[in-house]
Amino acid sequence: MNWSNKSRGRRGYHHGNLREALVAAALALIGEKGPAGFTFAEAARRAGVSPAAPYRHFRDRDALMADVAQRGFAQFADDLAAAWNEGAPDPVAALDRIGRAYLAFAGREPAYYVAMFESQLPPDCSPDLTAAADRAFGVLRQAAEAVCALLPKAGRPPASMVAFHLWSMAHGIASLFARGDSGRRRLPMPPEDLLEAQVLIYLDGLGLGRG
Amino acid sequence: MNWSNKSRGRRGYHHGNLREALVAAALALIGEKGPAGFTFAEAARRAGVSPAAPYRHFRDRDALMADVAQRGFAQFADDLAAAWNEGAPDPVAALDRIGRAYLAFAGREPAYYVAMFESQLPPDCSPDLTAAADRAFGVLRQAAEAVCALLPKAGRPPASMVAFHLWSMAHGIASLFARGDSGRRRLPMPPEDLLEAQVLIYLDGLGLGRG
DNA sequence: CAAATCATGTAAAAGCCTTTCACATGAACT
DNA sequence: AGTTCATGTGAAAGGCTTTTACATGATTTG
Repeated sequence: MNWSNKSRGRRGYHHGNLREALVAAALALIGEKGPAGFTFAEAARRAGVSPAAPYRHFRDRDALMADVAQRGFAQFADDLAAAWNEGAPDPVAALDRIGRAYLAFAGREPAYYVAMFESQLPPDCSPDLTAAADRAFGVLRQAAEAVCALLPKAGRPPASMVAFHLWSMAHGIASLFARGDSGRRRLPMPPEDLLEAQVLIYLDGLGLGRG
Repeated sequence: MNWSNKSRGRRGYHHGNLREALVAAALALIGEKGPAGFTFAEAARRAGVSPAAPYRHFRDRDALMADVAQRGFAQFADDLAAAWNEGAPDPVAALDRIGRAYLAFAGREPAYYVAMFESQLPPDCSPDLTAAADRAFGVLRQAAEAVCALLPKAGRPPASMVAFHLWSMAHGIASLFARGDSGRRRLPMPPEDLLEAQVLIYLDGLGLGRG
């Protein structure tokens, strides 16, 4: 194939890369005006095509939103996996990095975060979306397992439960306080510190003494 | 004043109670189709008035949404305060009730919950909304203070931080797992149990032995 | 290379939503 | 009874979504 026309933007009747351009426009619009402020028509306008063109690439507006959410989860999973870094040098330190990466993502990519968690898409919207979300959660689950493995086998809590706890703590803080857009509510401390303290207290409660 | 015409519904040209009818319709629509599925026009239709009528009671669609959110926070605050019940018989038991009340509200009133936390309204949208939200948070803060008071004064964590932690745990689970509408993601246990376990571990970490 | 085919974009149109404006209707007050 | 004010109506402008028939160009094929 000859991609020369695709790499240099529009060359004539055909856009050349409309799908990507629409995703980028959607992301920008969601970031600027929230998920409700994103419209198919304006994404098309920004890409320089007619309002009907997007329908060649996405079934409808929600399908584009789902695609954005899926890409968000994919990048999110990458970020979390990089932060985890195989749990080195130790699971607790790596978990702390995951928490920071979680909030950093929500702060840096509010558009993705909103599309992923607050766009009111049906949870089983597309298999790809589900897979991407599962991969992201898988990192938390992995971290939970490593942390649980530090505990004495007797009375060790189920790793899946710990994973859900970690997820809800991070998501709770991200959703309430750390969304980059407007930041929901004011906090007397950085959200990263709030989450770190919370996780440390929680780990203490699990039986992992501090340090 | 004579309210006979207001108590018995529409009597002619004037609706008699349009404001309340619009709020009720908005709540029903949000519950049925999510916050994006609610339209001013359909709320008017359900109330039996023209599409322009709502503008006599709300500046625009967002103003109605904010009103719904405010009522939601008011009822939410009442629920939480009732669950707290002055911290009787002891703060930990009362805190557990708050957690259940929190999730019960999110499950029972997904429309309110979504309007309150996911409708993308500017946080300082209206002073009444802010006041209602502050009152709800106040209950958590009160509970956090009572719990902290059980700890030895040395090394006692700031009650405000504990309050934020409690809020983020409850909101995280409610947002991810306990929203009545579609329930976001599946969970291998009831969200109430997940939250209770999380809070108990956290309190343990604070230094409050179980029981 | 020329013709057929396929993917991708356009124009136009129907239908719905939001919001505004001038006007109608009734209720409350004087 | 007459005025005034709050509340609802109808119509209209403008935007978004989605569909349909048609246009254009790239790709494939003989």
